[in-house]
Amino acid sequence: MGETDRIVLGEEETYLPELPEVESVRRSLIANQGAKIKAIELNREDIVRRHDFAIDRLQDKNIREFSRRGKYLILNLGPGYNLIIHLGMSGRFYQLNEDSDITAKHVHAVIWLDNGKKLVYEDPRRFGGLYLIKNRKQFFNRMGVEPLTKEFTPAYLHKITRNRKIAIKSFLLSQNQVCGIGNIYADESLHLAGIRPDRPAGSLTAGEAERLCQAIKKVLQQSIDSQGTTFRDYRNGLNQEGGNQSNLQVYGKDKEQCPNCGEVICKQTIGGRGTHFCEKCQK
DNA sequence: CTGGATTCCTGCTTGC
DNA sequence: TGCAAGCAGGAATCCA
Repeated sequence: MGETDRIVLGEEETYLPELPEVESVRRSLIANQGAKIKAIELNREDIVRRHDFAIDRLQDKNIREFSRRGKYLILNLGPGYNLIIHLGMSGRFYQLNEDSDITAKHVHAVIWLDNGKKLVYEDPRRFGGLYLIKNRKQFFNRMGVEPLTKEFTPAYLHKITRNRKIAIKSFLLSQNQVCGIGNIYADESLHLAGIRPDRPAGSLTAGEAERLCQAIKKVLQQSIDSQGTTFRDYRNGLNQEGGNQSNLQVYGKDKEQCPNCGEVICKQTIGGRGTHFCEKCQK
């Protein structure tokens, strides 16, 4: 990436893999379905956050399917064997030709396949990790509804927010009600819906819940269609940048004008997270 | 159960 | 110029 790429991207350049980014990684690696794991190189034992079985058991397993739940990427390796990957703040998961040199500094694991590729996991900040999971359903049993499914409806969102005092933004980030939304798409969804991020979740009317539900779906789908948001570091599994940064309305745009009304976008800390919104068109 | 605070970690930014 | 300090941020964990 050249310097010109950096200049247009703004000051707050961070890689925040959320649902659209993980989905884009998943889609970009689909061609590796059916490949067999020849070997696994683990450079840090503690990057495996949970062992339901020894990592050696993955050898000779076929990757039956790449799937996703929330922000987690799932490699289904047959009954009782799942390699689940979370990218945390700064994680990347991508394929290389098996003979390509790896120059990255924080490569914690490499999965060698029998199709001439290897899958590389790196994560400088190590907020992410690998999970060796026997029972997928159990692993995800506390995770909220997938926002892009028909289960996530305006009525459902309205129902689960009743009597909740937590800020609606924090509610969206919590993962156990609705999953896959992180800081970027929480801010973008609330802006599109015209709702202040610090409103108590329980204060949303049925109409506001409907707007928010539809905004979440639109913002996430739009990003998937653009292959995710690349501020600086994000790449999909084929080392390609996403294009959704050009669709952002408020995230990372404090002190700039709201594209909707021209008011200056403000930034406040809500629930311990940097939050961008427009005080004029979000009520 | 709920909501708030704390913790983990590195790299970038800021300030002197 | 150089170095120390500050800070961001997902989610598990702890506490009241």
